[in-house]
Amino acid sequence: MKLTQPTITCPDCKLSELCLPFGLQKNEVTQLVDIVKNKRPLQADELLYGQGQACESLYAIKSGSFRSFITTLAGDEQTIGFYLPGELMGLDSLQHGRFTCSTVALETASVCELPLSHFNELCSRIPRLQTQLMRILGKEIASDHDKIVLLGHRSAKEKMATFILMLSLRYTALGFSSTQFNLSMGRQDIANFLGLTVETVSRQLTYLSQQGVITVKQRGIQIDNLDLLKTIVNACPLH
Amino acid sequence: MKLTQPTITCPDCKLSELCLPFGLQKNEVTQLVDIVKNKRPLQADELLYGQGQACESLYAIKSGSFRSFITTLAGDEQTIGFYLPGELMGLDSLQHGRFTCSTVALETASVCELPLSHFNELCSRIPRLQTQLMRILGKEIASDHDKIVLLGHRSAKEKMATFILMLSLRYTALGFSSTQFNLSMGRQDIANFLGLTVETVSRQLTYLSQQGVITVKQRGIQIDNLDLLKTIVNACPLH
DNA sequence: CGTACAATTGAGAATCCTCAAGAGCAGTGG
DNA sequence: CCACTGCTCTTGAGGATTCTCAATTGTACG
Repeated sequence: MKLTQPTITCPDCKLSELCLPFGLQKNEVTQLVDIVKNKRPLQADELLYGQGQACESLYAIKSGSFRSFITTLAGDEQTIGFYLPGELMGLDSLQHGRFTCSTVALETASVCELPLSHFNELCSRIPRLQTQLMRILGKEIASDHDKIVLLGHRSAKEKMATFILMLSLRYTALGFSSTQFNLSMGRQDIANFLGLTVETVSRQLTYLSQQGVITVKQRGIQIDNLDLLKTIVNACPLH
Repeated sequence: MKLTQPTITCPDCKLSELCLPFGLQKNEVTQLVDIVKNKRPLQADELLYGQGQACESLYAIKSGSFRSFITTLAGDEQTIGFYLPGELMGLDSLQHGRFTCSTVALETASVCELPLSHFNELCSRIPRLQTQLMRILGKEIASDHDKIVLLGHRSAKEKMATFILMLSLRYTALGFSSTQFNLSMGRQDIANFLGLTVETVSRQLTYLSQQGVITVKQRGIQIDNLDLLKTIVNACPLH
């Protein structure tokens, strides 16, 4: 059953403090709202945009979550990252105007579409928006660096613990519980992202459960001993 | 012996097509030159900026090369990447105004310093400069994604081959030979970057030599069979 | 020429992967 | 209501790659 809900725009959106409108004045937000196109919601596994496509718009997440990945010449996929509400997707295309990765919805999700033609024009007219975009770009780069640290020379145990801790921190920033959340991605996606196999991910989750660090029920994760989790991570930068 | 050389500025710089001045008009380049501070050259192992420092400036490389790395809580380093002439360093600081990584010179090097206060002001006055900065930011993000692909679930052989191929492509873009170049970083730096140990890096180089793919003489690399190298890589996106 | 450091090479050990089978859960249809 | 199918996730055993430890060679620099 699907209800037709009133469309939420930036001034009413709880995510606006984490998203593009942050730091803007009221009339500036209004101008931003004017260029936002509201796409129909996406279903699980639905493609938002594909690697190689010309980029017409950037996308901000209103609800749900996404996975972005690169398909290599050999045909296999490498997951680049997961996106949560309030985050901006498509920034990798700013170089050449083409998406360098594909992005799919992990669950039912909705996004705000920002047509680049209008958005660029607006940025040049509103310095505060330009500044905020810069901050977001800097965050994207810093976050990619964290991923490089995560993937470089860490044990499966460290990777798994870091993955859970990072998600916990991101959910906390969104106002959700920091100790209990549901994974929107499957084990295979986690494994691919961390450069491991599904079996190893599963074993590490079991291991963390046995240590009393977390409780795992399918995709539900509960953190029982945050200090111990942080001790296992330890080697992570997490700015 | 050190000669005092005339300072090269953007209009005379061979790198300008790869750097910030790309796409700017003559008078705009002049304005950019006006805000560039020429730092004294750095020596090998000299720190350009440190993780956590407040970012006052961005830096473009005139000559030489750099290594940037993150120091984790546990105290160990993870190399994030290597920078070559024409590239812009410090972009990760745009989020909070603090560098999230440290950057050191790998050899004698010189940089153009761009004080952020002046640079931001100039960007808002010159739309073409703003656009070019965006392109560079997009490139940085896309390149970080390539690094994530490189580190995720690839064999030591693939990592090593990809590393050499990527460097070759970057040197080619700079106008240098694509088949013969000198590594400015040591084996330890390569190993740390690729998430391997020095021994494994050494063994993979030996292996690639035995296959007739490359010739290694200390830090000198010569590519003897580019097709075979690409076959070994294969799984790399390399946009 | 000798010292210090970087790089290579070898042997054994540990982690993670591969292959294989089984368990848990959701959806379908009789 | 329950078996049946398909999927994801878990668990086990053996094997391969990479790491660790150790020794040797090679190169740069005083």
